[in-house]
Amino acid sequence: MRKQPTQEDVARLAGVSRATVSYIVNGLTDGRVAITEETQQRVLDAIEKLGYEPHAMARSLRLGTTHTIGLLLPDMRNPHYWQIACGAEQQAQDAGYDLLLVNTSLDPDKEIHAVNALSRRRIDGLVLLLTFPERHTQEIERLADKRVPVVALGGRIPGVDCVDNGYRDGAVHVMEYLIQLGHRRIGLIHGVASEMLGQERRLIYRRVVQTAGLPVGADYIEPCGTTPEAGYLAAQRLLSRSPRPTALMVINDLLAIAAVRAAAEMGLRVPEDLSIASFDDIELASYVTPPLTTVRVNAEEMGRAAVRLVFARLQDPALPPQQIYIPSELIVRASTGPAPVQT
Amino acid sequence: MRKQPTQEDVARLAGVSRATVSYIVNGLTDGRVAITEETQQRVLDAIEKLGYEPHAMARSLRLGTTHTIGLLLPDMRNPHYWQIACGAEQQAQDAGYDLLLVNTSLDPDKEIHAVNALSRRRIDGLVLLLTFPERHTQEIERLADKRVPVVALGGRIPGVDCVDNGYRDGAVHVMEYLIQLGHRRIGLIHGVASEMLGQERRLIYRRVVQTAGLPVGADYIEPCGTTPEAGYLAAQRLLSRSPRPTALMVINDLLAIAAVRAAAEMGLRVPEDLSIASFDDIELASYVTPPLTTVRVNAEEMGRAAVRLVFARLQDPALPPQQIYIPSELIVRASTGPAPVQT
DNA sequence: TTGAAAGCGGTACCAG
DNA sequence: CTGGTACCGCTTTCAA
Repeated sequence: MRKQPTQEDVARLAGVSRATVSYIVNGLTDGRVAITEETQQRVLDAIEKLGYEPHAMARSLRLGTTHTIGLLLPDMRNPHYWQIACGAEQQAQDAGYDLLLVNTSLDPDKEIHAVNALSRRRIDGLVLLLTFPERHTQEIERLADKRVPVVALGGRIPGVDCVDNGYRDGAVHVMEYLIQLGHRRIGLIHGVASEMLGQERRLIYRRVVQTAGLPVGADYIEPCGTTPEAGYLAAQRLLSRSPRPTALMVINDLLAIAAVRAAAEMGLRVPEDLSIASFDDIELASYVTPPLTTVRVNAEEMGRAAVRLVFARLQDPALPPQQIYIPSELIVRASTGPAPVQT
Repeated sequence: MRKQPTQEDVARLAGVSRATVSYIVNGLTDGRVAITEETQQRVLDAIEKLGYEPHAMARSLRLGTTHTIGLLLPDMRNPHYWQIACGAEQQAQDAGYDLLLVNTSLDPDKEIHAVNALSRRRIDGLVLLLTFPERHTQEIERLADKRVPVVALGGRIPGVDCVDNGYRDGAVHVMEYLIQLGHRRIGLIHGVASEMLGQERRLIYRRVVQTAGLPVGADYIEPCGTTPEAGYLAAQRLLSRSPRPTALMVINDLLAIAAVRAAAEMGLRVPEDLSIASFDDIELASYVTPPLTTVRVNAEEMGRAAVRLVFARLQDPALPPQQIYIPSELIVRASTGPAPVQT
């Protein structure tokens, strides 16, 4: 890579000092420093001619700020996370910040590696959607100790700024809705990378099942991985139970789509024979067949809110721990219906 | 943000010089420089105690290399691009490089902004999946001029390293396959951000239609945006034509899923009344109802190949322009079938 | 109105 | 074996 032109080169070509170039590049010509119109033009020409571009790292080193915030996502294969990323990026861009996106692929080692890499880069703030929060309290404390604003997404870590969502309420609504439709045997497909993630939905599932006096037992809970493939297999297992569940609550739309397929291949019609409800309301949820009943949360807003929290803390590090709540909403579509008449 | 500990702090605490700390941190203790086991331990302890982390930017500034390569993606809402990103990230990680992901949201201004931002960061290499190549020859030339390895994904820019895919062949296969099934009126849903993108598929569509003597006319070509919503509406328009097409080639799976929905809502069964074939083979393609007939290309491999090209050029800038071809494969599933008997 | 110079945090050469 | 020190490119006082 050929050496890029530096401020020095520009200064020499324009016949001025480096300081002058810096002033002009940073637009200080109006405010503090006054520079001849003519000098300014000469410098601008030189910049143009050389194709000079300021060296962001050198600048950061001097200024002590990178204008970058990091976003740690657990799984790029789930559209739900992209929506979060989109929102975060948008909010960051609006403030002139860059977003450094890191995908940890649900791998705890990569997660640690990523947090360290980001820390070494001295990013100005960090938004975390951790897969294995329990393994990372150390990291987080170290970051917090360095006064790097950290925001946790979709989870609650004590003493840390959080963006929480209404999936707990959503789970309650789903369950109540299914019960109201007459379903008694409701299964849960719990496809997550770590027991912690999405556990609130499992807990609520359990509680509602007990409260309503439905058939209990881990029998109707099917843990699995995070891919459609895993969801497909889990649905197969769950639907082979006897008596078979008449409704399924699935941890997210991605797996729900796979569950629909599993049902179809077993000769079950959705929603006539089997109701399926899930979470996220990804863009495709309303376009697949049948359109999914799902719990929507404004994922982009989650991303935006997280970044806003980072900025807020950047501005006032002494702020008490903030908490933003993004409510959820049950969207009823065609994948759910009345429980089939008992055979 | 409290000042982080520096090399200097470590050196002071360990009672050694900064140079020594640097040696140890960089693991030069075995090779060039020799350092007492004891000194080493003292320094390591100091590092631990202070929570010292090397300042990546300062390091980059000195070394002139960032160990980062940039990846410019046009649209994070299309799973296809995520697969590419996953592959690229994996390959980069394996080589100890970080991937700086930038999403341009199909917006040409953002694209320019992003290329500049990356350039200012002095990233070591760049993988571009440009939406508006025609508007960026300048940028690319500027980058190339700076000897920053640039790899173009899914397009051919003369004199630049490229990773091309088999979507041209794939389009031919799709068309031949549909014709062989007896389809004569084949529509095209061409949902792209720029006329340039995916144009190879449109051209081939035209050519095959003419060669086979099928009903011609732009009537069966429906350009639209990149969202499922846009694909849905385009399908509605296309299926309202009279005579109605009996088969649809859709630019990607995301829109194909929406097209299936549009058909369903018009009372058309897929594949009995309407065949639909598309491109990408995203993960969900085999799980939606009906499973999609689609042209698969190994997207992760595209990402990996692109990053490999960057490394190759980093190693030998004088290399002649490289070209990697990722072949495609027609995956026949249930969304296509024999043409319906004419009414 | 412009320029000289002191760092920001590391690295690596050269001397001891 | 270890330390002193000259940069990397840029910002920003302070003087001229």
